[in-house]
Amino acid sequence: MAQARRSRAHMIEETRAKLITTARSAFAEHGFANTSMDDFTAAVGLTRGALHHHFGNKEGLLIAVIEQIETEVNEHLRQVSAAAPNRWEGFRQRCRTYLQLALEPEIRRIILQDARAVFGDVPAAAQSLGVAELQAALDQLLADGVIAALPTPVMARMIYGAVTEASCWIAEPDADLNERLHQALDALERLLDGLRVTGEHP
Amino acid sequence: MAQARRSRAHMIEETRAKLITTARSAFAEHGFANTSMDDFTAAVGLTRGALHHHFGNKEGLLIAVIEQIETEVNEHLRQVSAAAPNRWEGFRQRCRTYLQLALEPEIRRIILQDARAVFGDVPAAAQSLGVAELQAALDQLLADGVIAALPTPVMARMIYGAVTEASCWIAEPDADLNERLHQALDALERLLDGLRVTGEHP
DNA sequence: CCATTGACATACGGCGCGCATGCTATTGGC
DNA sequence: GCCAATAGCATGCGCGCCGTATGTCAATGG
Repeated sequence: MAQARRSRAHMIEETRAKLITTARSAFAEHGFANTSMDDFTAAVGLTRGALHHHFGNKEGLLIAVIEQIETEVNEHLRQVSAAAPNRWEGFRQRCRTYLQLALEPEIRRIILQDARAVFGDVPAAAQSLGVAELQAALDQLLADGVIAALPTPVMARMIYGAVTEASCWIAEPDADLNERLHQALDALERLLDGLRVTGEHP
Repeated sequence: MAQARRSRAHMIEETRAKLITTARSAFAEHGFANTSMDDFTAAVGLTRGALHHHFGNKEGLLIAVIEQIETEVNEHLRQVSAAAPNRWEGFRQRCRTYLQLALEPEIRRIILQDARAVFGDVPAAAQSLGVAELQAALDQLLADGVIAALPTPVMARMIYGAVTEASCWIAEPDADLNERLHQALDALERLLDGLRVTGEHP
């Protein structure tokens, strides 16, 4: 039958991708714990057997979903950072973009809520890449003399915490999103600006 | 039989308290999801019937546990804050103490991990009290002219996020806790100090 | 002293997951 | 071009866990 479409490997990749993207929206909508693997796999036209084969178990699927999201987020952040005119602006825009990306329900629910629940420490399990790049940016700024001395590993984590928490605050039900977004960006500005060497506020 | 001990109401309070404290350690040790209510209630010498009667369901028990922890934490923070010589020091010590309290496995696991998983937004559901007091402290500092203008609601949440995230970082496995604690407190110092009005660093 | 309330146990039902097993089709060596 | 081998996926079993309806017994108060 002319191999259906392509080689077998392609079909498999398609299946995996379909499973991941479907899981991604299912997790985002109902949450990880409230998503039945029976129902979910049925929605893709498969059964739990396929799930078990490709990802081992439910957690394995979650990991795959997280990795996909992480990859996209980091790619986006890298672009934003690279497009900035200087390192400070790159760092600043990275933080601001992070905050806005975390407004996506998908990211808040899967990364900030469910992943944390299952693996305890999100940054250690998944978000490590984002935090690591944040730290790298801080290291650069430190070397450039833009910011005063500080332990960059913690500071990266603290900024990550501040930004994600702010996103959760913005997205609270019955809130004026735009108004809150502006306030959050303002507050972020104040936090980051406090890190720069004193007397240099161009 | 002289009414066993005291009035019936007392016995009931004892039962409730026993359930809560036992659940507290069980959740802290195995996590909320991994704690079987059959096993747990049996450990107290009861059955799930009692659990249902007093707390409705598993989530109700978690809420009770959270409330107890929150109360203790806030009381502790209030004392620390009140003991400080001035408002800035009170605020500063509150943040520092928060960071150290979050090192307690019980708090990290139940408040920062499980509660978030079940209720989504922790601060909105439980930690609101702590964040609210943080915001109140910021409002005071703002009125006193100690810190420059900023939207205190978000800033309180961001500080909360930074502090809790730092605690998770400190408590990562195979880490030098003391070393990391010092670095975290250093970074926190830098973050908070950046909020003060420029030029006033006594 | 009795009716009522409330604290708790018991029991039933359902769901959701892990895992072992079985089927089928594709693949690669000869 | 055929045949074992492998891999993708389905099916079925068993268990644990939770919600809830119902039952029981003791305490309370009028």
